[in-house]
Amino acid sequence: MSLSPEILLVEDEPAILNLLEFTLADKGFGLRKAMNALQARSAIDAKLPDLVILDWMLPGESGVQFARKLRADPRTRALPVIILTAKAEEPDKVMGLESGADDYITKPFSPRELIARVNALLRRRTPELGGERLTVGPLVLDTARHDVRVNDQVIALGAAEFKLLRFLMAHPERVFSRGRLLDQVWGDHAYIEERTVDVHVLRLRKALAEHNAEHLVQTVRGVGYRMTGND
Amino acid sequence: MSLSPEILLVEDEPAILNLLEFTLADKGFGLRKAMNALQARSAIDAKLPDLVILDWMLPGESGVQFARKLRADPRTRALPVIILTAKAEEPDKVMGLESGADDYITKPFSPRELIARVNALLRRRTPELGGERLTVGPLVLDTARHDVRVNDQVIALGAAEFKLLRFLMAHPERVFSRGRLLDQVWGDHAYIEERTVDVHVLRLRKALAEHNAEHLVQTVRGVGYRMTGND
DNA sequence: CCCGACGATGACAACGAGGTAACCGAGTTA
DNA sequence: TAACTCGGTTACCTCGTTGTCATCGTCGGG
Repeated sequence: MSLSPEILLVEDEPAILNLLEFTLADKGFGLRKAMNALQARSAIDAKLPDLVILDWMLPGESGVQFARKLRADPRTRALPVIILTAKAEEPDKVMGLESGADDYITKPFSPRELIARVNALLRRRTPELGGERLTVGPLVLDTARHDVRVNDQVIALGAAEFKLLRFLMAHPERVFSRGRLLDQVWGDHAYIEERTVDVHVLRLRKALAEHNAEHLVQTVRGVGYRMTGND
Repeated sequence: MSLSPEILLVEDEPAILNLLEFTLADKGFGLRKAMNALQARSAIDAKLPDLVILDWMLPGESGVQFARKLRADPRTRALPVIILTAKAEEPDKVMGLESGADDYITKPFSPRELIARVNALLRRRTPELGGERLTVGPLVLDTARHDVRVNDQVIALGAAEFKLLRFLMAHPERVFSRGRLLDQVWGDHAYIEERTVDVHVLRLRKALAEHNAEHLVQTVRGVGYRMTGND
């Protein structure tokens, strides 16, 4: 995938599809197309793309439903999804992680924005998927199984906590501000309060505490949070 | 964003302008205003803002034309631009292809959305916290981890002491007056007593003393303070 | 050796950052 | 449909940090 990542476009309006194609092909991405959820499904079954751009409104099964199904299937769980929403549709619903999407773009969009988000997402994913398995101190996160263990015991985590932990484990020994974490973990389109990060850190710590590993997530007052393997 | 980023608002409708102003000023942003492209141009020529919010429809030169010109000029190429559009205003394609904006907000917009997008854009622009490492004598300051060590032992410091130490370590063997330290460490708009520097030096020394490193911060009577690696 | 200026120090009150619990709304499951 | 889960928001509270001041100590020149 280092050369020409493959993107699956799921879009029923030919005009938009053309615009997407034109913009992305120009940047050297490999493209595949589907006009609805059914076609998309079989395209994915045939071969896993590196990223999916999905229209929110589709004939038949909606984009959101489809995205959720992708999240439910272990094979496609880690597949990055960008959702395309028309107008200012329902920004609230798409926001956060509820829709299962990693990012979204509102139509009308600019080519620059599209490219930027696609690249950001591919970049964001890559280092974390690197070895399929991240280890920090006693923690072992298996991206394939989508679980975290300490002493072979699985730690129960919500999706948000999991993503947060995965990001922190992918960049240990580094401080991240709440804002940076929002960008990297939630995606920079999520209108989320910075204080919400605190709450998720709290929940993450609670979960870790049950396995005496809460000290791995540290607070750096006035700056942000950090994951450490040592001290 | 430690210090009040400056935003240029380009909007001809007073009502919208007021709303923007009210919303952003409340969050502590520095604001400048322009009613049309001409005013905006001279405002930008005078001093580069950190971000521009630009109405799509403007009297005279349109927002998009203006945005394009900003992209063309090397000085303003990297300037983040958010375009304000009324909901059904324009066909997708024109918008997508012609403007070089970084983000869009459709009117009517929520204050939260506005703030979130502005913050996201400003955040994205600031570079990742560098992974540099400063060493002076036995002291090692790691900016990525955001901590200081001597013999691999972490030194507990408040945020102010940390910044002070970082500055001194970045310029070892040099004397700085209290005034200069206030400018460099606290920022030149802080209404802080010069004597306060003494107190922070004291606290810094106390923290260093626990690791027998207090001699690294020296007083130069009548002048200021200095950090040294030798002696 | 003494005095005056400058720096060190300890005390303190105000503030702000972060931890935490409770709440709400949406989605999922039984 | 009701119970439950999960994510995000909010309000409250606590504690550490911070800037200031008054006082004490000390250096250095006359």
